[in-house]
Amino acid sequence: MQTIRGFRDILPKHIPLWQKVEKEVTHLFEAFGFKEIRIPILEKTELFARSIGEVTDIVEKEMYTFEDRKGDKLTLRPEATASIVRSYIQHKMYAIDPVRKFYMIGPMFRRERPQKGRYRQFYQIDAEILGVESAYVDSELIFLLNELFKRLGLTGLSAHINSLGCPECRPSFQKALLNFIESKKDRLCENCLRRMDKNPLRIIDCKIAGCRKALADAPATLDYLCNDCSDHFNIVKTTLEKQGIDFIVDKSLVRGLDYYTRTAWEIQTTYLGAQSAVAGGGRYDGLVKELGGPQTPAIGFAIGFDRLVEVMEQTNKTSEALSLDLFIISLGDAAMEKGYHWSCELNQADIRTEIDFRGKSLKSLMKRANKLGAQYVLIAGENELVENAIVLRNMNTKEQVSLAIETLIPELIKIIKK
RNA sequence: GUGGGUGUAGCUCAGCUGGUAGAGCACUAGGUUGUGGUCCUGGGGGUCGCGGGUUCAAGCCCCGUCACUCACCCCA
Repeated sequence: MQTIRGFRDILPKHIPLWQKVEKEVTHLFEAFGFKEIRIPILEKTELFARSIGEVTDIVEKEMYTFEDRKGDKLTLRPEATASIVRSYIQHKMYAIDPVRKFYMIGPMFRRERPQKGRYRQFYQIDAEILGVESAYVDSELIFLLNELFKRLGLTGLSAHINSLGCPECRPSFQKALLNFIESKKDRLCENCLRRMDKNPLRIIDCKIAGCRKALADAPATLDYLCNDCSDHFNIVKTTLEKQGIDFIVDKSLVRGLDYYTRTAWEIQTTYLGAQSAVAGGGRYDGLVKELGGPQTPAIGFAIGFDRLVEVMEQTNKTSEALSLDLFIISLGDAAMEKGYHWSCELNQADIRTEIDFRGKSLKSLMKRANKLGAQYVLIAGENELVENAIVLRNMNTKEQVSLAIETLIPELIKIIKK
């Protein structure tokens, strides 16, 4: 038996980094005014089809979709935004407070071919701001990402930003793009030709050398922005500049989900080969209305948790040294029973204590204490019990002292907590 | 979904032109009767991913399959 393809166990030795990230995220995001929201893993297929877009790769070929016993079409969530927006509308949150900031951490599912930094069950850290149209929240989110990565000690990251325009300016852009592509038709790959009527925006994101060359001076969304979009983008840029955040304006950055408008960005790393995006986000001013809510501007991003951890594992090599406050060695049945109670009491007092019940020799238990990184070792054998003098050994200094049973626990607490 | 690479002990790998498996690390037990991290000695562990085929004989050859991996693709 083994895990299914693209799914994996995250073993205890990797957990410290995951927890470190989770801690930093909750701390920082709360400071920025975000509230945690928890949403279902399963939703109606329709939700994702309508929000992400019928003709996107995610919806067309990557979702885990099935019918339940009653024949309802359900899908394992491939991303979080759609569900958060659904929740926002369902609970009429806009009526309570027009501005809402949410974050969540959890697994997403996409049936793609597994690769480094790409799993079929992967985790995302997601943040959304609903109800604010101002460009300041665009830069605020990028600033937030930058701050988080800084705190986590990440280096070698670059922020790529672009503006995708809005329903006002997109038609003229699409027209110009199609005209241009038409003229280069003979130099494009089959994929791009297929994209022409499905999702022409994606063509400028093609990685094939021939296409890139042919499209080197293709029209960019940036050149066709309406005044509002242009102003919006300028504020984002100048704000980031004033904050000293480096970014690259990337005209070819296109998001794979149809709901995006205006600002879009990606944080890329060089550590993960082809899976270079550790975080991505963008504005989606039309989605809330599209899903049945009132017209509500919104913006959000998602961080690839798995990728983030992988980059951290390569970047900061600091391995968390495992440690234990006290290891109890009990020799003989009587001592074992005593040791059991001591161990529980010390654990209650928040002292990391372990005891070995396997009845091993003193030598092998000393080895184990050493392996577990024990600061102190308590040695209790027949002699110690009879003489009422339990031995406490400091593993670093090798000093040993004797302690009386009656005052053992408070004494230990005093010594260890020092 | 497409293409390339890999799959031998828990881990990293070796195994020559086919003759039924090895190292280091890890684990474990000892090194005189109850004291660790170094050192020495011994020990346990492998249906050689799985299933077929060729052969007197396959870890080594062939086919299939599964998994991992890299790239395409896509995205976080």
